[in-house]
Amino acid sequence: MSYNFKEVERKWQEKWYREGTFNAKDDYTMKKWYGLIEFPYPSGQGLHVGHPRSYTALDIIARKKRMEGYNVLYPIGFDAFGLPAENYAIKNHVHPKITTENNINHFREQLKALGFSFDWSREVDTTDPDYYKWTQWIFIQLYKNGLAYKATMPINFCTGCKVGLANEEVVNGVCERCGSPVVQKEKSQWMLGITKYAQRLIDDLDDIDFLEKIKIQQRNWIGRSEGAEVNFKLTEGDDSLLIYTTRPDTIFGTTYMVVAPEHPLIEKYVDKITNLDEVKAYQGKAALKSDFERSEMNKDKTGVEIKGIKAINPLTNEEIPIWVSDYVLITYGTGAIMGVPAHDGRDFDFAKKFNLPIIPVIKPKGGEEPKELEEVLAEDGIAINSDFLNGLETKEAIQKAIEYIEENKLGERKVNYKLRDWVFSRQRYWGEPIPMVYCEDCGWNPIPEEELPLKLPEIQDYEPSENGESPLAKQIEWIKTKCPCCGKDARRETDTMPQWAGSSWYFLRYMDAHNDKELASKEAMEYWGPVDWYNGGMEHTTLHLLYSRFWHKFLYDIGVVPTKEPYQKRTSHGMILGSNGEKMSKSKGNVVNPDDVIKEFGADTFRVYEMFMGPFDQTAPWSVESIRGCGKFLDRVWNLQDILVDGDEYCPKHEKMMHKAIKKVSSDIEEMKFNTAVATFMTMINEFYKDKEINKAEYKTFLHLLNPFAPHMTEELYQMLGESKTIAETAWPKYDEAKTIDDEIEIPVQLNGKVKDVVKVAKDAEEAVVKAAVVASENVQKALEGKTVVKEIYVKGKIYNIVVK
RNA sequence: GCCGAUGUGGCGGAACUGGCAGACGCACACGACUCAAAAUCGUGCGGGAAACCAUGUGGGUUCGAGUCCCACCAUCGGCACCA
Repeated sequence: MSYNFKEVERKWQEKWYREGTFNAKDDYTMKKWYGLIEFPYPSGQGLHVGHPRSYTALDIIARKKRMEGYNVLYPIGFDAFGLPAENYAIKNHVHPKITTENNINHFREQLKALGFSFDWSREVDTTDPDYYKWTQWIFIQLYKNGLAYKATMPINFCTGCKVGLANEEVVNGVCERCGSPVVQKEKSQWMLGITKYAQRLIDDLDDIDFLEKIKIQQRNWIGRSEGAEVNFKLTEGDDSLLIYTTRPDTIFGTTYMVVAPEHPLIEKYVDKITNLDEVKAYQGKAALKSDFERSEMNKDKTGVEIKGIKAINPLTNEEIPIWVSDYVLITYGTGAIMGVPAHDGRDFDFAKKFNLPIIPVIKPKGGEEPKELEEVLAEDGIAINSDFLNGLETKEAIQKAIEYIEENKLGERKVNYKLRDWVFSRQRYWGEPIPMVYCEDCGWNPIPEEELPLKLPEIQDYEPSENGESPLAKQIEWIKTKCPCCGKDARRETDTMPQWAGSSWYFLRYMDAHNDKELASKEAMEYWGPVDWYNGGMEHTTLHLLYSRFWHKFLYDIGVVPTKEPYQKRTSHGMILGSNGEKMSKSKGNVVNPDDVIKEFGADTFRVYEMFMGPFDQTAPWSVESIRGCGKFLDRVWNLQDILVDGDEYCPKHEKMMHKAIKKVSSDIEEMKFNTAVATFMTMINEFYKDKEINKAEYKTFLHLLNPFAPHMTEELYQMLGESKTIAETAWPKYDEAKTIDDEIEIPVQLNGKVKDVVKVAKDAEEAVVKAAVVASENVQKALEGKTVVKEIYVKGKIYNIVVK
């Protein structure tokens, strides 16, 4: 009998979908497990082979948890607002709603064809008004609590298309579509005050089980630093220049100041600046660059001295020049710094380039005061050339400097975060309308909550407006409304939300997906929350993952959700690359279509291959040959029927292997070491074929263990054994620890760390017994000839090492 | 540049807490079956005649290092409007 995967897979998929086999139960007395994968953006290209890697992994865990008696929620949905659908609409004049619907239908079929145990009854779609009603509701709560505000922020503006562009659409400073230069244009935008949560977003990481590298990356992104804000008086006017520094101990080494090109100082002192043309020209050039380009170091430092005005070092009272340079970012600290070239790499490069003085104010511990500085001294040491700080170690010097600054009212202690507030406005059509109204008299106000959802109007023209406004700005009728406060004529906000909005709370909706009174009921959130295990890509660590933690904390503060954190555990998968080791892309021609793989090899083979291809958390290149190998493995599983014999218990020669395998596969799944779990299956069937025998008890256990990986074939085989229940309805196999331990162990015998022989001893043999075996070894004796034994080391059960001369 | 990872046979990779480097699979070679091929099954498979040499490079710690420490090189992910 041969294995017809097409028929078998369709049969089980239809049964699962029809019967809702894997739907979560509403029985809130059961122990629960909530597994979450990042819901896909339904792109026109269809599913990527990368999606099933994450989905299969959590599917395996979800299936195992169900067999262990958990009420499992493993939901799916679509993050369907976004730029590509809109750009496609502009190009092809098809409404994004239509393409989105088509794409979702395609995705749904592809996901079903892979046999994931999703609860399809809870599917969500972020573009559905019944869904985004609550996204808008959350925004209004943010606004009411002072966390949404308007601010003027720069956007990328294409001088050719006259539209705002996403960073991704800007390539080397020009528009991706028309090639015209892109400039930074000031625009009034909605902002969300995530920085108010910076400290809590750091602190609460201690209570959750995220991979350490994820925690580190989030902490670094939030970028807490302790230092001081210090005022430097100016030679003109009464103003002073406020800078932020983490190293107030180095103020004596300040030889110049730098302000960011956007710093208000320049505008304020236009009259005093003697080289204004030069400064303005520099500002213009800087406006063309993104922050990223500016901080790229392979480019030379650039800058212009602002002439006609100087700063005064508050500790030395010396006058020092003020420069403008784009290596200082307006978005961090105060947008101005003190230049200490001796002890900061960037300042050092800048000073070298423009021949500014370099004064060392720290010497290495136990070292000499450096004469001519050829390189930056960034390490801590002992303060020198610093008056009252001299002789202090860096740590103490920082504290003393801050104390001095505060006592003399020169500035104050300050904690800073690199994290910036979240720019929440997009000048785009295909997003959630921001439910705000502007009235001449009352200013901005949210629309009444009873009016939610504020539906996105159906339009024909998705082209952005000439002035960079959203396409909605052209919908005169839609914009016109009444002020929710005074009832006078008012206008709607025309910007929409970023795609991050819908994905910041979707896991809550799954808990109670059809609730039309609340985003989810209290009971549902208390039972299901927090998500027990969330897997996704490392690329989402600092944006989506942080944004959704922020929203959740806010919802916790206003009493909507019962937990401080949305996700108890977070892991991540590696990317799948093309067979040439490069990222899959149309232009490189190395894209693999999942449909083709399923057609040729079947879903089970696809799933097993993606789990076997390499360590789950690391990138792995695609290989057609290796898939074939996994197909061969499943054929061999199918053909085990040929050597099947009766037996209600494991036969003695396989007993140890069975218990070890249950233990190994169970722990490998929990640790996401799927590749070694599959290797265990392969080793097992090699053993069965070598013995030309597998009994029924062994086969049943084997099918159970393999079921989460290859659910269709294993269910079919289980049914063919005459079982009345399915594997999904029966319990995960158990093992006996005592039966996983070998009676006899092998001890390698080394000479100076090099293995010379291996001796076999009983599992708890005393050292004397092992030594006797070592002495009896011919290989060891031969190697010992003419050498003197210095020492013998025996590590119980591990190794026997003889040190010789 | 900054932050985070990764580097082991021809290839993907395995190796618990510092204890036999190369499990498992692919590719390849040979053999069986076949008129033949495919499929399948079996055997071999880091280099070297051997002593030994081998886990990106150079140092170090240790009885013993792929694993720990220091310095370096290369590759990948993110850098806030792609998601």
